[in-house]
Amino acid sequence: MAEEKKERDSNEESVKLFVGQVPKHMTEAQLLTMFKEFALVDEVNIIKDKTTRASRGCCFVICPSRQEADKAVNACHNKKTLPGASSPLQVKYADGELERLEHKLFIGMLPKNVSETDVSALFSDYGNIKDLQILRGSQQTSKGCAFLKYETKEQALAALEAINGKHRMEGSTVPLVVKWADTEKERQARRAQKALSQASNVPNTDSQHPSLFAALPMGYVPPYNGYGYQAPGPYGLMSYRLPPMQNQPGFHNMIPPINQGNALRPDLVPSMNSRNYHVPPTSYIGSYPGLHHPMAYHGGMVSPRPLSGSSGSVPPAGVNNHSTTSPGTSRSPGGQVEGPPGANLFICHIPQEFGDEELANTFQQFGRVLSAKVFVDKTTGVSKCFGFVSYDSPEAAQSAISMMNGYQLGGKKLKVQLKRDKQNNKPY
DNA sequence: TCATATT
Repeated sequence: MAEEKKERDSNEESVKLFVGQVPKHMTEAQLLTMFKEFALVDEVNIIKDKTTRASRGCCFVICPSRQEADKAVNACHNKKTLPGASSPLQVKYADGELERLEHKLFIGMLPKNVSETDVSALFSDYGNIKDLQILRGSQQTSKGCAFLKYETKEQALAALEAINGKHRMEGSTVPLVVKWADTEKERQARRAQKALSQASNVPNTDSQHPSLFAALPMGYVPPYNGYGYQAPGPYGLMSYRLPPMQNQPGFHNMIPPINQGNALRPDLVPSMNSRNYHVPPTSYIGSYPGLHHPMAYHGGMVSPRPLSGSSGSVPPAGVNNHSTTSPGTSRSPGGQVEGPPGANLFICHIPQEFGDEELANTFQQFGRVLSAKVFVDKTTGVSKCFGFVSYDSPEAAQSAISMMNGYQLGGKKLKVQLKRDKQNNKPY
């Protein structure tokens, strides 16, 4: 740990890049060699699955300076496709990296009538101010806080240490608060926390005025650790103390159920106050002991013609059952498991409220589901209404296509087809 | 409407 700190301190200039679309079979040495053609690179770290240690198809690249990092980005981002990848390399500053390089400070407890000039006068003692912004409301009224950037981290640190909690501005009864501005991640965490506490009607301090909030009793801020992640500080405890349910898979499905009078049963959508959420998982194997050929289900379990005429409203068995995907028999914990050729399905027009679990439940009746993934918007968490289901056999996939393609689920008809092959393999 | 992933 002391070593980690030493390394970080001596490498303040270095910049970490995140690289996506890295073929899983490539080694760190190979990647290092490749990136060195374009920029100075100190290190490549492949990002691996925590449990399987397999590459997750992306890596970090450490460059000695911002200049070198930019060279790598400009030469590679969207510019080259590695053999085996389906789309070009994605090369960007890693999360928090830009913010780390900005040395941005938050200043709280400013008097309401303070001007930019007043703030500059005080803070310019510690370095050149590159950017200063006093937060104002609709009528130009100050919100009592500001953001400020210096040219170097040392200047920012000097100002922070000299002023935070120690300097009282004219017209104010309390000292200024100076801390490192929240990173994007911290803001996200706080937004999420706010949404959650509002949903459960618990009053929370987040709704208070920003400057009051920052100035709450335990105003001390731990030294910046150089990585953009702060140890749980003043509001850290609150941010991470989520009700247990919200840490469970299916959390992202806690969008308010939209009732559109469709065929979906509300109890298929996990919800915090639904007892049905706790129904014990029924595993595929447990339900059908001894049956290993997916086709075997067709006779007994599934109506042969789900799409025909008026009887089309009766869903195939399993769509409405409560079983959830059993941990023992289903997707591996981390990512997408790809089945053998011909066993992977692409599905679109999935009902908005379906998550991975509902998708798996709907398709598990045709065979062993290795993975089921509904794609969601990265930032809003809203379903994009398409996804993938992988089986362990092409036969299962075929039977799912014949039974489910065109099947009316919610407002639209499902489209179920074999997943496209990845074919575009260009050398670099 | 075809696996976007942050040790």
